[in-house]
Amino acid sequence: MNANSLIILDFETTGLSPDNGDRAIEIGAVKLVDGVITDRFQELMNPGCRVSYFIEDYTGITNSMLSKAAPCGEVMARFADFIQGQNLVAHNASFDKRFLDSELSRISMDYDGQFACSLLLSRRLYQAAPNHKLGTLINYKGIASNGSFHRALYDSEMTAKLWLAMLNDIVERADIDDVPFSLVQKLAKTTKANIPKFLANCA
DNA sequence: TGCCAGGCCCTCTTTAGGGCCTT
Repeated sequence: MNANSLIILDFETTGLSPDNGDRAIEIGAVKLVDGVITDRFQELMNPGCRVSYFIEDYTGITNSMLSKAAPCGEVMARFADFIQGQNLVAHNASFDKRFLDSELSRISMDYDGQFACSLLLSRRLYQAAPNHKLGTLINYKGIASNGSFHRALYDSEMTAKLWLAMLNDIVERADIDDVPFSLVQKLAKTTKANIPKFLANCA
């Protein structure tokens, strides 16, 4: 596993639950190496069924666009290669992990990285934020945005910028030089009340 | 036809319920 790099990913899907038959329709991801975006991945994928008007409206991804896209299996096979050997980050990672697991299991492929969740981390670091939606947190941290949320690559890029802002805040609050992935995972499991103590003991 | 998620987290909790997040 590469300790200096990770992948921030985001799925657009036909709905909320692969267990209910929902499928991925777009995957977007960026690769962060030492805090810099060095690579990107973005592809629409054809789920083999029509998406609802709600999803067309929510994402801007239309049935017409998906009819010209490669099948999910082809795209996900390329994406599996892209994330090989990398740890993974997503905003509300439990959601994206379910779709990643579901789509890769359909093509008998797997991945070897571990997930961290920017939502869980932000709930601990930014307890004064109005809420912890991705768009709100981007505004809260003063990160530049053109508001094009709900597309996979854009959301993954915004999540990457939020992630870097959070790592920077951890560095400052804990008075440490860098933030190992394992430390982020521990922080996300620490109760909110114990965060100050946890950060004070990092140095 | 009618139904439709899951994990985290808080609290008026733990023999439970409901809001927050993701599409």
